[in-house]
Amino acid sequence: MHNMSIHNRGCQSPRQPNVRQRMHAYEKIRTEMLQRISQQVWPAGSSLPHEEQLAEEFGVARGTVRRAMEQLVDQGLLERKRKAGTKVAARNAHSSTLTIPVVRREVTDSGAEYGYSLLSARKGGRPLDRSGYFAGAPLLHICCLHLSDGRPYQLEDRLINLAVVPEAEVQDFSEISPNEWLLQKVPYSSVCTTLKAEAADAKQSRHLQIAQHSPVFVIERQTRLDKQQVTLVRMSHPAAGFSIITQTNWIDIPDPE
Amino acid sequence: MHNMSIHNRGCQSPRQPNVRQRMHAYEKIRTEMLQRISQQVWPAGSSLPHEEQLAEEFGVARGTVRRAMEQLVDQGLLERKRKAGTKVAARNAHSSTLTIPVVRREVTDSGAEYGYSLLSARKGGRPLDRSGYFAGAPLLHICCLHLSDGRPYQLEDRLINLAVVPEAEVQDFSEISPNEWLLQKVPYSSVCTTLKAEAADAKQSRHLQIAQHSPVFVIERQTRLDKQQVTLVRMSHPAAGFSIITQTNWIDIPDPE
DNA sequence: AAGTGGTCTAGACCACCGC
DNA sequence: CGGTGGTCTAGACCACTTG
Repeated sequence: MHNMSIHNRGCQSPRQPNVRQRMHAYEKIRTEMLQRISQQVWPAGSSLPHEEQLAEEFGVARGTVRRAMEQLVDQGLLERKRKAGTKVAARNAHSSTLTIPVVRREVTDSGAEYGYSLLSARKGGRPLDRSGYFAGAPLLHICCLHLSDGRPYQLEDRLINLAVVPEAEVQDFSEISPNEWLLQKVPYSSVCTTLKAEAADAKQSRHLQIAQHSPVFVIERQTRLDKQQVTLVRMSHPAAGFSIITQTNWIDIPDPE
Repeated sequence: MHNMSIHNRGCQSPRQPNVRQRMHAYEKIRTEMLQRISQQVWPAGSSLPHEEQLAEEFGVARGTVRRAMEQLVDQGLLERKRKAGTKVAARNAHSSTLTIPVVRREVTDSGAEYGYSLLSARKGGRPLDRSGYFAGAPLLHICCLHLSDGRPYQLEDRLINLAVVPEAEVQDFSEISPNEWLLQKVPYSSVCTTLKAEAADAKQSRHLQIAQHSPVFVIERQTRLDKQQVTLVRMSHPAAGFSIITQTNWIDIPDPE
């Protein structure tokens, strides 16, 4: 019922066919409210009854109707203010949850065979194309390639802050990718992700085996712990055959009886 | 390169500088637990104390500690099972919330002046490059261009199902874009968004004023209401100067005193 | 079977903010 | 000021699932 990426991250309601799952009160209420919004019984901008009124209507405690409403607020469908009450929000954006899994999983989940190859690892790299990020910290610069069924899938170009992650210096990245190693080993408190399209430069075209200037899909990610940069990575995919898909279902699909 | 959509998650409290905001019990507890996870007091894979134990430790009711934990579960940092207890999740993905606002807002929020121009609107278009979607429903096919400070910003290529949205047939789209009109007028129950990079075709290069085959960032979106397709849209941006940014802050930044 | 998380209640009190 | 949503409690009962 929540937003999910297609790749993994199972929706928490795995439905058994022919099994009517018990629906909790707050789920029933949330679904009912969702329907009233969709069918414009409560049109955009209109006010809803108070919590107490709804609690009485649905025959539950106030806390239960609150729980249903909270989720709708999180989805951006309702707006609440203390004295003003609850209104149906005017939509001015599409929101969904983006999930970018470990590359290996991404590949294997698609049914392909995963391959990995370390291209280079050396100390003392400079921040890729920006400056000031790592404030003179000792850096490890790693380049590696992820393969799907033997074909280049993703080029990973990464800087690791050895002041924060000293273990990285002695870690052997010829078998495990820094992508996977870091995600599991190193904690972080803040992540900034950038998605963009670019024309392939020489390095990208060579390793991804595509024509120069052909489009690549780039995911850049900065990871911080407290106020220190942990790592900065650029992941480039050949545009052909790569996309990110997110799906959002506001309303649960009822089982065909 | 100013265009972007930003969204953060996990730190929904806008802080006033120099104003120590009252922190609720569940916020304090959530922050404390976040710190223990970040600092590996509770390392990945380890088990946490039971709810009752934590409630006692923090001096609150069980429901309050539950509320804090629920948010951490939503963020994918904790995993809970009934008899097994609560464990720190092994991270195998980066999640964040992606927000794609109405184009006009996206442009004006970046400080630029918004412009709009309708290119074509005609009945009876066919599904863009796929088939079977609209099942023979009457369609309206609209092309339009969004401008930022007079420069082409986004090409919008859209099909609208007139069986679901009959008002669209008589709506004048020369002043308001279908993007904006639909989002505010028409309810939907399910959205599927695809992000990808492509090489510009003739139409894209002409309207976006970029060289053919140069990279474009494409956002495709299918919107359904119940089981009917409402609209299918392809939004193409010149890759240079367009990106999508998401930021996730697990831990609130404490105010400098 | 027992222990854990999950739901729900009934009520108290608080804090914000529109009237 | 008063009404609304927001927080918190203490406790009951349920349902899952693992040891």
